[in-house]
Amino acid sequence: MPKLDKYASIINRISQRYFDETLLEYQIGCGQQFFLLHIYEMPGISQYDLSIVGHFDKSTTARAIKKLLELGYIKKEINQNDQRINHLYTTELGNEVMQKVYKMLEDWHHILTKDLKKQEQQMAETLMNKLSINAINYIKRK
Amino acid sequence: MPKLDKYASIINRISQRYFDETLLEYQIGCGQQFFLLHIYEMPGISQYDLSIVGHFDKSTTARAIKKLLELGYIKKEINQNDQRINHLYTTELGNEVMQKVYKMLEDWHHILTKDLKKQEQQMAETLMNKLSINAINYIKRK
DNA sequence: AAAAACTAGTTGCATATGCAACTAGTTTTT
DNA sequence: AAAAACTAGTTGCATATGCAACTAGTTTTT
Repeated sequence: MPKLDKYASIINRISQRYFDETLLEYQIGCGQQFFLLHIYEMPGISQYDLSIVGHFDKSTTARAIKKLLELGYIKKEINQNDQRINHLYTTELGNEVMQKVYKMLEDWHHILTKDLKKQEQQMAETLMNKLSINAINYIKRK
Repeated sequence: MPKLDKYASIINRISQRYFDETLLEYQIGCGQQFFLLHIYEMPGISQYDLSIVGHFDKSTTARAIKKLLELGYIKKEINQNDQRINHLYTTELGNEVMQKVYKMLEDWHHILTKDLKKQEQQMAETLMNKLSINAINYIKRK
């Protein structure tokens, strides 16, 4: 019996634990990591677009952003032409934390792909991307 | 940049939503599905062993079992030689629900692997299994 | 045999997450 | 221009999950 979803569950849950543990000293949890990273890489992105990019509910995004703001890792600027939109940017402090986040993601990738050949890693990446897209398309179509 | 954990997160979250939606009429959520399945396939299994098999914290298992008991889908028998252990079994009602669970898992697998060749599905299965094992070994080693 | 160590399960607490309903802007219809 | 529709973000509520501390049995040490 296929167990793709089961594996996704295990990989996801254990990844979250690793992230939580590693980020503990910065007071952020696994839930904020994705958002900080994307704000860093796409300065000025809105909460709405973050939700789209990460396939998160906008309430999930809202709460992660709130926490990152409180910790002073990001700042927001309200769009002057459309006051509904927040543009988000990392602060200096946030940029520093991001370096640790990059290292964490790299380390975790090594742990996860231990004993896999380069080509297998690439294949895992490609296949899991396809599975994600299928899942996303299914949900969207509803 | 590799995104294996990101894909696992997406696949997992969307799978959960699919399971929640499909199982709504049986009043169980995505969190109980795994446990009902394994009790069905391994009659008499204990909560502790379920936790091990699924890599869940035993408190997570405890809560899922509690709900399945309340719904009358499983029953428990205390081990006569060791009163700490619950042996779990599905009820008739639980067996009926399991047929729906099997169908759901099959349907979801088809959705997830849409447009993938048999061989690619097999490869995804193998690679994700390896990633899971690496994650599990890492956590264990601590 | 009593004490110490261990084991299966429970409970309190915290975080991550999604859905539904809502608010305050903005854009499109009429 | 007013009403209707839409959009970005917020909030209340619910579930899934893990950790730490605990309880009640069981096994191992001394």
